Amino acid sequence: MASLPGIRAFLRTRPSLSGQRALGSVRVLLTATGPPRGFCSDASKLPVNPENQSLLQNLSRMGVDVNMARRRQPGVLRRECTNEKGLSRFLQGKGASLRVIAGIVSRYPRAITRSVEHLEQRWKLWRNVFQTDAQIVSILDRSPESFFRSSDNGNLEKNIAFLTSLGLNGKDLHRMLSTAPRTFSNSVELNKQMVEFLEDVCAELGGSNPEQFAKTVISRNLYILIRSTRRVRANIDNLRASLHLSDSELLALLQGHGADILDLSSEYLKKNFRSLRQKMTSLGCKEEDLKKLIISYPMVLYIGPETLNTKLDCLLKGGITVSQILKKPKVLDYSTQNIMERLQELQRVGYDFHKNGINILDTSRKRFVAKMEKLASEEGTQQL
DNA sequence: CAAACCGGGATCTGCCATTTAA
DNA sequence: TTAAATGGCAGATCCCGGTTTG
Repeated sequence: MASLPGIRAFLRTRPSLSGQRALGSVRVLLTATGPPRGFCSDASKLPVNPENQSLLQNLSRMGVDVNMARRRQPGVLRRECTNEKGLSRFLQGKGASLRVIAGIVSRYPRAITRSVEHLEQRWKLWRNVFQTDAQIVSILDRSPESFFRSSDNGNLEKNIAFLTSLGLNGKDLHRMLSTAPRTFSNSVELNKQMVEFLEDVCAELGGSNPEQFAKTVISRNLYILIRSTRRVRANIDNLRASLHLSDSELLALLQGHGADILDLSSEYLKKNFRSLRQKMTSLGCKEEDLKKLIISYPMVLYIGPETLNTKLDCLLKGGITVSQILKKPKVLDYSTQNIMERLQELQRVGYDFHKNGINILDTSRKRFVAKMEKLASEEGTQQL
């Protein structure tokens, strides 16, 4: 889950020192580490195919960042036969702008090796999940690799069938393909592995319906299928070990909000756990409190150490107690900024957390504002 | 009626390493 | 051997409002 708005695409351009020797780029004789034998015969074979000059020109005319393309998939630029024009026409036909197309090819050059028939077929498959071409275009713009990395349409078809067979509905599929499009270019075997892994976990924990379990976990966390089983397993094992969970506790956790944190990098999860434990201990919490906290609000482990500590300190400084936080950990959902603003406003009107609890911090802005207005007017009438 | 509970929605690529195919 | 295909990884929350409860 979650990541920041991805505007890091077109950055990062490094010179790449291949500026001028485009033509007949012979990169023989690089190694000082003397090749043992076959020096001559190897050297004679080394002149690799040069880059295809007319292709380069086409790409430039399309507005493609050739340097970027070269850096990413150099081999594509050496191909004799490519389909950049067909691709461009095809995507234009789907409503993609020239700018978008250029971006796509710059970031995933191999796109130009797909035939129009192939593209049409693949598009049709994607349209099984999306209602409009525009939606697909926006995803290609975001993540060209997801669409183009695999050339295996049969596999894509099988994936859709497989995911549907899990009981995921159209809405799930739609959300999955738009938020984690890579899932669909995974090999079905890989996806199956993950599903089987989840089923096994369920069975091991004494669950009675492994299929249902896998489906629940996946639809709760659509990123699961683009993670490795190794990572998910590590997270599950860690959770169990560090919280001393029984089988049934763990099973319940995973089927509930625990699923949300399964896709985290396992080192990160561990780090966050350590930091959280340290912080809570320093605040006088017992292991039992920690366990309850995580079980009732697993997303607490999603928050990085710094953010979390700042947030906690902020709440404590605002006159809220640890036990109140433990009872209502959802207040940690909100940004530190937001929490600070609210605490200030509440302080101004002399809001009593001991008397009223801290639920007021866990509401939408709209409701919070309404509440504040009401408090203000009540105060006014009382003073009259 | 307000307060509390609870679930859902946005969002997630771009790179590198390894294996497989030609 | 190169290029294609595929797997894996790091990165690191916040907010809203419908429904139930008291």
